[in-house]
Amino acid sequence: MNMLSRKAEDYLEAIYTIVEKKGYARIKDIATTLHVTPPSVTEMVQKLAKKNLVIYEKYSGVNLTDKGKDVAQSVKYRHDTFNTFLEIILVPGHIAEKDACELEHHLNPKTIEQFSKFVSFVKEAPMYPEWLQQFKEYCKTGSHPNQSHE
Amino acid sequence: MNMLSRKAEDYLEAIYTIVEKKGYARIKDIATTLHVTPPSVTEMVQKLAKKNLVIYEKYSGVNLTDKGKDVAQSVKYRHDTFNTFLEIILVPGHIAEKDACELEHHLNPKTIEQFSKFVSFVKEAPMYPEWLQQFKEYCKTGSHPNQSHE
DNA sequence: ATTCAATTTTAGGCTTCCCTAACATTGAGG
DNA sequence: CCTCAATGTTAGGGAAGCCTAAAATTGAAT
Repeated sequence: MNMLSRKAEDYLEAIYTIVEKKGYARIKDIATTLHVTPPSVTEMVQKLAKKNLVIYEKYSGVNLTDKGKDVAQSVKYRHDTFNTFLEIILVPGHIAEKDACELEHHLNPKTIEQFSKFVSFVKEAPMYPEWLQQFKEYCKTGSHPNQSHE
Repeated sequence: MNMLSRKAEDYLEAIYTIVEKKGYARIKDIATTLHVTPPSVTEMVQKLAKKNLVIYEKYSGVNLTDKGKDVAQSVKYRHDTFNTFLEIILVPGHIAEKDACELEHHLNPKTIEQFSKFVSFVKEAPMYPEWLQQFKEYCKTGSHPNQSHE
């Protein structure tokens, strides 16, 4: 019932990603992914298990419940949205990846929706948007290129 | 020398804003602004004083040092950038204001720079960008308007 | 000058998340 | 089957940031 903490979401997302990739998640995998020590993972996983977000048995792997998977997927969706968005505004890939993690927490759903719409707007555009090309120019030169706009 | 925590930045920004408005900041003002209790403020202010970010004397007001003001201004700059940005992508004002607070922490300087450039790109455009009008349409209708783009 | 209400500080405690050190379990190779 | 290295867990503790309750200070009104 309680609001999930930002960190709890991070753990769920990490577990989801790891399970997708190799079929199961070990404590060590999670620790490596999140750059924390194994005891920290054990502790959080036990908390998540109490909330029915993961299935956990001592000394064996960790898996998401359906409920946990739902949360993880929605976190991941936000993450991907922000990652794509940051690349659209020309943030270098390795920075975008890290900062998407920062962006994916605690924003109002309406805000996330608008980011998401913006991303779709750009990606679904019938052709590569001219204004985006102009933005690139603007980033380089610091001023608007010749607006042969009409 | 240490990295300032996100919360420390919030306090500095709040103090800055309050001092701008009424010339001095009382513990109670800060508490009200940040929705915490006075003891929490006292505690943080004492920490900030140790780091030479604020000038603090018991039972009297709080003020920023030059160093503290520098930090506060840069936090505020980021805040304003994000606030404007969110309004550009059509997040309602009251939500934008809150979420700008979320966005202003721990993003890579390069990311912030790109947000900032994007905001400038839009605001300095010689006329109201057509694509932005199209984005509005897209938000309403869910599909790209007639691309009479040429 | 005194009192009293508002403000501030101190004391003590809680939660979250992290750590290290020590102990327990597992499972693969011999 | 046994051993030992890898992995996982428990125990104990720490930093940050918040809280409530109680004590201290301030200053305005009498």
